[in-house]
Amino acid sequence: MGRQPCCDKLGVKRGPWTTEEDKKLINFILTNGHYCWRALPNLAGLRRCGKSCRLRWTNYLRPDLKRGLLSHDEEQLVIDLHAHMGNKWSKIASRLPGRTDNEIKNHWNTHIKKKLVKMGIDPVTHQALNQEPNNTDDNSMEPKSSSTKNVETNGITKENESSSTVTGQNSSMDSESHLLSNIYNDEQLFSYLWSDETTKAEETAWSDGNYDIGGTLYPDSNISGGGADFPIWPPQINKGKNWTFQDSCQDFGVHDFGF
DNA sequence: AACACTGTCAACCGCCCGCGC
DNA sequence: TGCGCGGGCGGTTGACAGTGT
Repeated sequence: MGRQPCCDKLGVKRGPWTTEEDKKLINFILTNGHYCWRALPNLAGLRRCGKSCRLRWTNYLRPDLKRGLLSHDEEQLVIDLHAHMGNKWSKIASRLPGRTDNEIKNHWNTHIKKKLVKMGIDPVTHQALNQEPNNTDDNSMEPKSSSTKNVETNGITKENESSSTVTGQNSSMDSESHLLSNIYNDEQLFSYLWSDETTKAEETAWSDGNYDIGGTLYPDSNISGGGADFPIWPPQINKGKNWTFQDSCQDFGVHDFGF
């Protein structure tokens, strides 16, 4: 009963990827793209299942990935989006260029969820928890009105410069208050997010057929956010573009693999 | 120094969905 | 229209790192 496994598990390697395997995968996709994940492992000489290859690529090897923790703004955006979408991680990820659904999901479960609970917010419903605030040290975390000063840029609520020096995993009350205030004041944000029209920011980013992520230009073909099908098929599509796989690799360390 | 506990995140699993036949 | 296949998604697991005792 049940569905057939996605691949013959016999002889299929599992567990952490080695540098050698990463090399092979990158090399293959660089040369051929990934028109068929199922066939890719054999063609690339990998003893992995296609799913595993896809996951490895989308969640770790893709050149357009941002590395490191989510920024403050990204975190806010995730919270806002989650309030409206629920656990639609891929959709949420599609709104955060360079972030994967897996990454966001992990961050939600390990950081944001706890933060919201601590603030007295149900991470599922995004409503204030019914229970009495049992924390005596931060009972100031009740949802504030829109007193928090936010600056909206391109429809996305951003914090004022005063907090721009926040570093690392901000556990400060200011940060949490800020998050909270944004949850309750995100109408403008969502008019932007749900707009079917291309925003000016996007227009700019996608102009000239390239997609600008962190100052790096990527071709617009097949980029679709978090679950982006980044590699190009056929590879020649890159002709004439000022982007190369190797260029992008340099931004996130794939050169470690020898590219 | 050694052990226990906790946190993080890469990777896997199984179901769902869309597409082609 | 129904079926099978492949890709995608969300939930979960487990290994490892970090921290506390």
